[in-house]
Amino acid sequence: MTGERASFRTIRDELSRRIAERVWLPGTLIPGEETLAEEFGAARATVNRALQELARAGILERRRRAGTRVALHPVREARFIIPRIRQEIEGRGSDYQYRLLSCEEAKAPEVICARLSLQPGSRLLHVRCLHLADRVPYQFEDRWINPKVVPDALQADFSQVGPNEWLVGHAPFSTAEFTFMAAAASAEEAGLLQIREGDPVFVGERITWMRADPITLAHLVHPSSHRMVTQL
Amino acid sequence: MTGERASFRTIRDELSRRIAERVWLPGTLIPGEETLAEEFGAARATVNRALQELARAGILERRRRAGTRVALHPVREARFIIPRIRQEIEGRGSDYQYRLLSCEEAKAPEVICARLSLQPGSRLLHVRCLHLADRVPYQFEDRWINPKVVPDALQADFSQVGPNEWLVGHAPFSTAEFTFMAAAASAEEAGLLQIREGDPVFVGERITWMRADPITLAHLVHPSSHRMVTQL
DNA sequence: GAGTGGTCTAGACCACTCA
DNA sequence: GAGTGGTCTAGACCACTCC
Repeated sequence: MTGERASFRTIRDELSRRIAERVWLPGTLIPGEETLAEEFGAARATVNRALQELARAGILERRRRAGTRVALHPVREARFIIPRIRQEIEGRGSDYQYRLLSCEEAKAPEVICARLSLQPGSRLLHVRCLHLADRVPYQFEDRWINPKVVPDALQADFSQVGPNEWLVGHAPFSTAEFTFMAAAASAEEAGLLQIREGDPVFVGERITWMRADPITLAHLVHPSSHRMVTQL
Repeated sequence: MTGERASFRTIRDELSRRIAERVWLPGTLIPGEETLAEEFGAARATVNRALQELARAGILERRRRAGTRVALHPVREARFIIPRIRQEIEGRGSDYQYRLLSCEEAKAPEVICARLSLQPGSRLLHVRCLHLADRVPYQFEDRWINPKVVPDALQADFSQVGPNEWLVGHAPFSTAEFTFMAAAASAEEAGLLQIREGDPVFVGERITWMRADPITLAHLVHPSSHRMVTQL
């Protein structure tokens, strides 16, 4: 016999059920931790953990003194795995291939410097490469790396290992920003992804920082067959 | 002076710093909870909470008996807020406008039934509407609602309140799936969003369930100026 | 001031897994 | 069998907020 003891999971799921089945309507003030602890025969800390999880999921709103309410406008959030391209492709049962297109230190365009909050005209490492799944172009990666933060990158050999994989092992990040958008393929992107210029592409942009220092900006372009899926 | 006492935040941030600054390299076995508790002068439960947060963030890997290691391939995940269209638009300081285009019960196309795991030919409520920001088209919403699960929807008046807002208050969901992609605008979408047919659009697709029953499928189309941003 | 949630402690037992 | 993390308890004090 397991799980008959009041655990924070049991409590969380039971409260979640009451909300889902509208026993407690949105806006309702639910009993305090002490009361619930008594009801479930558990310690207050256990009830607290259950309530905190539900609050973080956005279906409860908690305020000191005011108590805990069923969220009126549940701010639900979803998570998505930050994809590591090789795993993503191999995870779908496809073969992963990689092709380095170019790699050179260069003066970064103003747009790039601005996105990274760097002085205009900063010299960055510019890496362009292509990721393929079963020999079909899957993602075109256009990346700028800040050698001030990752000096080793200048000596790194990106001909076999992609910059993403390399960075994972050499430059941890503390903060990241992701942007997703749709765009029209440029002539270059179209050629590399084997689509037509102007065709829709799915673009992911990723900027990472170590503390306040920008590490890298990656511009990741997928053909429009790409799907980004996440569950809640 | 606040926060000098060992709190789970202090501990979490200090451990996070050690990992970020490569004091502990990926793969390293870090000290056990007991040891860390001693080091920080805290209770084991406090250290445990700090470690659990880092493990959930994907930068630590924990196994009973084996101990806690710095993740070799950090499976980092990002969260994004499931946008409520009105808040999204008003949050950017724009005025929100809403226009209902059509609302009728109809036999759903096979693709829709398949996506919802319903019998082909099921009758669903079909709602089409447009969301505008400062009078500029922001999102075209094409939604199918399952009246078997939400019978009230058939009587609902969607001329003032969008189906999303209505559903939030009337049909909680237990599971959701989100898909994001790029596509070319159809003639209808182009007309509504004031772009040209074939222009790239950013599409979000959202399916929600209550337990095993599909509630609704929403197809949300944005012009390519749209950005979906999330931070980590 | 008083009531609620937020957190910490010290101790305990359990579950899992490696040796 | 033994060592590690996972969880629970009972009690305590604190922080915030409403009155």
